[in-house]
Amino acid sequence: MKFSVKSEYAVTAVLDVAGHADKGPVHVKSIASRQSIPVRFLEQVMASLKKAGIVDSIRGAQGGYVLARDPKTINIAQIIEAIEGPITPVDSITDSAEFKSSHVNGHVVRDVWDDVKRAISNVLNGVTIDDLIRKIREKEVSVMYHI
Amino acid sequence: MKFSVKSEYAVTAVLDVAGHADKGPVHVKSIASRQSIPVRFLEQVMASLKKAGIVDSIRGAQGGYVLARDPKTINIAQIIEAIEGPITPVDSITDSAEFKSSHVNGHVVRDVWDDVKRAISNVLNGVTIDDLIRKIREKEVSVMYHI
DNA sequence: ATAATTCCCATCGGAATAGTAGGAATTAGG
DNA sequence: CCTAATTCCTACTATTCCGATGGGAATTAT
Repeated sequence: MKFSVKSEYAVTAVLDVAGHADKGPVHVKSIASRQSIPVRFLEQVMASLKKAGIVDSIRGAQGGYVLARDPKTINIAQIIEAIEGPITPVDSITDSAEFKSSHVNGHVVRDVWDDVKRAISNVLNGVTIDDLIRKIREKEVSVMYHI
Repeated sequence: MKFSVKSEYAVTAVLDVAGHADKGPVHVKSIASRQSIPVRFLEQVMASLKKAGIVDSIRGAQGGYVLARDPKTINIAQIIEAIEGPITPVDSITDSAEFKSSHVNGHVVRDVWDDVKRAISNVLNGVTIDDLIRKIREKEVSVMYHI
């Protein structure tokens, strides 16, 4: 029951891009070094994010990545689904046709998975990139005062 | 983001054992055939369930498995954790010590995973084997009327 | 003794994960 | 127009996990 690290990289990367939006397109290399992610691997992550319409790319020298949309409209569920595909708690054996029709208890089990799925989706859909950026800024400020 | 089918087998098996509690110990073979689970594979599942104290085994001829506790005290979270270990949405890179201390945004990301974990746990802890058995009985009755 | 069962350990093929690699395409800046 | 910086595309690889199978030992009712 895990998301892959790719998902974590993806969220982190989007956050990084969002956090540096002012200074023009952000290149993979700088994201990678700031967030300690293997460059070539991050490239692939960014490609997925682009395909999903979460970031836009600018090619060539001085190119890089930019958020494709308002951070308020990008939530974590979208990012994770861009990387891992649809969120389904199990590849249920109970999805097979015969099974569905016959086994009563297969059905109640699947209902549980559905509840889990809904719970996860609720959390992930409820958190936007904008939310996280704000939280980060708050923390940064409190760290500054701390120093 | 998936539970393994092993988890599904496990829940189904426990349900099966619970549903046949009256007729003495239930053997793996009969669970397997009723629920269409590979016998040898189910053996392993049952072993994990036993180790977790969810079922008890009776060895030898006419042996089999029995619930170790009241179905009201067995919830789905326990079963899944018996099979997959603790529920953690990601093996977070942000768990490494240096990362924790430095990266502010690693922290907010981990907070999201924590929320997800809590949401999943809430659902899974809230459903007992007894709950599911009742639901199954209800459905069976309504099916009977239907015929 | 025998047959039925759980138990233990090893193995296996295939898929997914995490990452590496090479080089083509694009573009800003000189 | 050349060059350096960048994304893009495609393939490869090593390791781990998943679902499953197999052999045979230990236990026990009959």
